[in-house]
Amino acid sequence: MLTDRQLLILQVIVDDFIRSAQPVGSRSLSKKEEISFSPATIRNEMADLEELGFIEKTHTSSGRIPSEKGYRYYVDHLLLPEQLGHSDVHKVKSVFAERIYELEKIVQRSAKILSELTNYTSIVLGPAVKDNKLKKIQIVPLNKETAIAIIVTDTGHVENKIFQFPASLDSGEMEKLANILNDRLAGVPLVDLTNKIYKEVAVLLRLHISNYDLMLHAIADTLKMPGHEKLFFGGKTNMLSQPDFSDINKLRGLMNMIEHEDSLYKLIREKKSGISIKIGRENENSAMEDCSLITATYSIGTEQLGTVAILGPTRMEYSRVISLLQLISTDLSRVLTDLYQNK
Amino acid sequence: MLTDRQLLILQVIVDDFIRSAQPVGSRSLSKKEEISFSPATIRNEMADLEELGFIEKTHTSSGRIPSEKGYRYYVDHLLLPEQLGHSDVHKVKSVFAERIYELEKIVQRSAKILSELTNYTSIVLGPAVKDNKLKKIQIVPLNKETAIAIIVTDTGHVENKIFQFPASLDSGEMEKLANILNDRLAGVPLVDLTNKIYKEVAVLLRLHISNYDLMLHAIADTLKMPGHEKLFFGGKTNMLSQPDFSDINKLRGLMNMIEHEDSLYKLIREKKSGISIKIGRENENSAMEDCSLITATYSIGTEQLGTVAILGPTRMEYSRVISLLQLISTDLSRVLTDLYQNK
DNA sequence: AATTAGCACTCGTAATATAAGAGTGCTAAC
DNA sequence: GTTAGCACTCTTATATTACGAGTGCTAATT
Repeated sequence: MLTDRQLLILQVIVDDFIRSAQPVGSRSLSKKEEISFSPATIRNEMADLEELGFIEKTHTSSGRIPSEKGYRYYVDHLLLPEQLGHSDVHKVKSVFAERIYELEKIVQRSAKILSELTNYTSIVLGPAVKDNKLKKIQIVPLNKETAIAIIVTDTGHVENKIFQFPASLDSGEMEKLANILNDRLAGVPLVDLTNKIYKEVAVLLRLHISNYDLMLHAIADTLKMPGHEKLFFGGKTNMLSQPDFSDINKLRGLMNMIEHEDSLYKLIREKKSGISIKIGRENENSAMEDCSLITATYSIGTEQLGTVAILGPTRMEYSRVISLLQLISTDLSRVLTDLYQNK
Repeated sequence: MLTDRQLLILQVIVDDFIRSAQPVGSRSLSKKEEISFSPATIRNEMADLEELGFIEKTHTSSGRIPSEKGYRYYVDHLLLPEQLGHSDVHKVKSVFAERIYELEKIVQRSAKILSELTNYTSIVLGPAVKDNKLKKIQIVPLNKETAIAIIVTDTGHVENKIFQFPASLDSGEMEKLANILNDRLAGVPLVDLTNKIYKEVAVLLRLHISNYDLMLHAIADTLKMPGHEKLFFGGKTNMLSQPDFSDINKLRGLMNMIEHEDSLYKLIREKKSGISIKIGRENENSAMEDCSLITATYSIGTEQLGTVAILGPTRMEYSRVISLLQLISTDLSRVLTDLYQNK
């Protein structure tokens, strides 16, 4: 178990390193207000902390920097929640002050403001639409063999897809088709659509529509869900300004990972509600060895919807980022709940 | 005027530098197949070429690199069109082989393949939708004060916007409204919608709809055009691997510009049809001092639609990039024309 | 027993010198 | 007009040195 003094020293080392990005030496530590003992004492304590794995040296006679374990301990036990400044709070609130009704736009804006306030990269996993319920299907013929199918969900999300149909189908039939679909599918969660189409709609189509099987597949294919929710980014290039990434190769790895969204998506989806912090290799992604990822979830009512995340160097301002994420995720949830809950 | 020998030397210098990114010396030049005179002769010619501003030294005794003027001359007079390899052509064709009907998806794919084939950054300015003609407006009520307006154009482009309306409006009126709009606005280019609404639709609304002025503005606002067409990117981070951008500050400037799309948009929009090449400072953008931008336009039928562009270092493979852009822009035009021309 | 002063030692960084090599410009010979 | 030859320049790499920040250990102090 760590002594109080060791905790204090660990805390100050982490704080200082987060601020300066420079290894922290015993002499500079001893000059801090909160520290009242000599460099020699500090050196002894630091030697112990190093032995325990909380801090490391960059070379034999350098100052110390926090290890991953050190950050982990700091985050778990030493973090004091940062009181956000007025101007920060104000900026966040301003995102939600304006009356915007597009869910996507709100989310996009949140990502932007987060990256601006932190100088890190922000990632927002868009609202899960698979549980949205179908409000309406519209079919608009473009020409005699092509039509566009538009589906609207109860949260106002719109998707569309162009499909081909047999020229033999006349406009009357097309209308009938739309009616059947709306009749049978309204209120069904998007994720269940395919199933329902084959089970219930197929029979009806057979009765009323010529070329029934061709259409059936066209429809089912058209209403298939997109692979996964969209990711929104803010400050994609902010990492270029972090001294931790002055090495262009590290940078390349990181930026590549950010651009090829799949692995990020894996890291971010399906978080339990609340704040989650992954430090360095805890992310199990070699490009993120020197990064930490902090995520928070947002929801409409009690239904968890998506995730807000900040990607920064392991040397990130944990306290501030956590406060900001907390603020924005609750605000986001509140606004979205207000907008879409009671319909 | 340049002598044939000077032209030859200039050409070989540019070619070699494009390949190697290293200043080219007289000795290595003299070893090339196409060159049959001694290093000393070459040095004399190079001194002349330098005096004329076509090449420069990086320091007193270095080999030469092309100047902007050199690149310009190379591009204008010395470029031999590259015969694309089978595999390149095949890859491009494969983008269009699959039957895709979403315009955006085709464009997106084109951007991706371009960046993969060049290792530069590709930018595609999406199809201009402002001249698309309105096919259909749909209004789907979400709850008693919110509805979503969906417009479909003749090319299958879909836009939607959520708007609020007075709770006093009943569903019958809403339907009437949709009918009026479709009746009056079908076939109207999107860009003229606002105008038409105030001039022609307003009168009708007054007759049939309660709360007519509130609705009028809601509608007009909803149908307002988005600021500008979307930009699609491929290989945003490819510049990280270009040796020309080993300097992290240059890189930062460039990446920032790419991320804040406005200035790029300015550089790309409203190109005359055909290929355009801007070298270095010709782009009039400080972040692009060491970049060249090559653009090509694509169209549906005779109507110019958008732009395909490659952003690379000034030391870019002009010949190859031009061939690729030509290939992809004509293919793109052909496919889009096939899809949307004869409706 | 805990703390601290003192000191030798390590290592990184920056400055300086040196050598090698690539390339040039010029002159004189071909 | 072309080219061989050569002195010169400048970059790059490597080694040398000096310096300073920081350490670990020991012995003295509290």
